Amino acid sequence: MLEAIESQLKDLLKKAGVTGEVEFSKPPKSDMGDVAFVCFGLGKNPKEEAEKLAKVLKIDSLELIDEVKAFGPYVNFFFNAGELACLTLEEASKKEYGSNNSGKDKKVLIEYPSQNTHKEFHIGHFRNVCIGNPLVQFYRKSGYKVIPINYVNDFGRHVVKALWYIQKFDKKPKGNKQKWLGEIYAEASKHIEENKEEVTPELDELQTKLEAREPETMKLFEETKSWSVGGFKNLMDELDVEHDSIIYESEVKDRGQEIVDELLEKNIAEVGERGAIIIDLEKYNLGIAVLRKSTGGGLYHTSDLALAEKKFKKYKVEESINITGTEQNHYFKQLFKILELNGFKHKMTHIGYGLVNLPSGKMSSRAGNVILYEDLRDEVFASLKKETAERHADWSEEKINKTVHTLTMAVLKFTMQKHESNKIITFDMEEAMSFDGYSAPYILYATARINSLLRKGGKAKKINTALLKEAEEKKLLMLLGEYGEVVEKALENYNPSTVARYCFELAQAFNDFYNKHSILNVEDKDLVSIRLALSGAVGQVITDSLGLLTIETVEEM
RNA sequence: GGGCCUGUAGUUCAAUGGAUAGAAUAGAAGCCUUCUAAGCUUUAGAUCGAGGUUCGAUCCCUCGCAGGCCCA
Repeated sequence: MLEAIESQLKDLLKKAGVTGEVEFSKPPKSDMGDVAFVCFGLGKNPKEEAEKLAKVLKIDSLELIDEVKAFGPYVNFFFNAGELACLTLEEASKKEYGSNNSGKDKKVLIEYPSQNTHKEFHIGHFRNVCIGNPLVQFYRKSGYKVIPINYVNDFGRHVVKALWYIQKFDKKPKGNKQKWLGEIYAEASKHIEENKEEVTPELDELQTKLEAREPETMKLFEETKSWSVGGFKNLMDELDVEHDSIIYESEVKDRGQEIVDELLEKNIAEVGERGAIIIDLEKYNLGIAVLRKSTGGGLYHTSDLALAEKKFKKYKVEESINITGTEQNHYFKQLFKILELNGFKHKMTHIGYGLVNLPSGKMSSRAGNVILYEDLRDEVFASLKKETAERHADWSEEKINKTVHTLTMAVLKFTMQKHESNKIITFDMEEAMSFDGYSAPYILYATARINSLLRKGGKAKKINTALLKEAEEKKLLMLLGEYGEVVEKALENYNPSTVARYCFELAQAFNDFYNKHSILNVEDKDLVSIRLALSGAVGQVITDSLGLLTIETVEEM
């Protein structure tokens, strides 16, 4: 609800003697009113209180409220559509509509998707980006300065596996080298898993060479790493991720080892049974964290300790957020506890999102059923292109490709964003390819219709909001008024699906309006104007909210 | 064994203690000489189980059951 409206209602209630916290809700059906005041806090019998209150409220002086009615323990307000439009439309047409200032002068860092070099970029990584992108936008919309960074692990066992396999079987890259390398990694994993005993010594040997920075190994390492890095750069551009910088694991590893030494000196860490450096976190119900292998080698924690330090030193942010799969929830609880024990005072937040499973089960390189982002993209593109070409025989190849590209990105992102982020999703190719219902094309179709109307109807001239009277128009106005709260809620819960749902609801309400009432073909030209203005505002808010999901709209489809 | 997450129409998901539990999809029946039918209307269909707290529980607590993830 818009602030201007809320303050009017609060004022009204205050004059009627309602004190304390005021709670509003949305009536279940629009014929029951537009906003409900909840009377449970008022007295012993909320039903009676509601009836009493409904009689006492002085609405005559208020343009906004046509009627007040008690429904059980609620007092419901019926708004005047014209006045509602007057308050809403101008506001909603502003560019900064929906934004707030809660993050003024604050700076946060968001780390995602933090993939590994030498590995594939599959639809799980893609989900990470689809959650990280909106988060960056939510913070910005709330006035924060945001620094997106990427932390890339370029120096672990996974690298050894890929390099060993390339050397052993003399593999040569073809096509997209980043993608090829990922596929090679998957093959290598599978092969190594199946021949574990024979190949482990060879892998260990190569790891030693790599860690000792033996020239020939380093040459292959650098070359292959550059393929990943280059490919990832292109992917991040394609997905609208604007990393301020990339930190590589190899850059922070040594400092991590120093921190482990400090922890030992301070007696926070100890030497475990088999010579590894550990921290016993049983007291905090977090088990035991291993900071260094008995061989002296580092582990994830080793580097992450240094990464945390670097983030705050280098970027001077108030909070650091990182996004990974929920399977790492425990790991990050441990990490944050260790940092706390070491006197680290900065705010760290970990956001876990659920796995992307397939109808056949978990994705696994070993089982060879991983869906790569690029493959999915190409498949969706082809399917949408066929559909679009059939609908628009008169379009040029260029126009088709441009439109289909936007549609493809919208479909892919929305598929990942429509569900709550901490839930495991089952990715169903058929469902992703069906462009009906709760999907990006549904929403983009509504905006394409609006664009078409605006093209034909031209700019609205005379605005007479009093002409808006229909229930469908009111519904749209009410929804437009919710945008700011939707943005706040989405940020509060780190949940892009809140915004995704809102876009859909708005599109749904517009389609309903569009089907029941004519916008351009009515006698009264002033009514045409005001309906165009309403449509324009809806289009603008849908476009802006989709923008938060880094989804673009199309002019026509 | 311990910790965390999840359980809602046939299916995929909403609903942060409040009204008659909402959508989408699949099913059934309709709507294009009218602003884009990737659309709209109608219809049928659900809270894992047992207790507890509360005026009121899908939501909070306890104990089960089922699935997932993580840690020894």
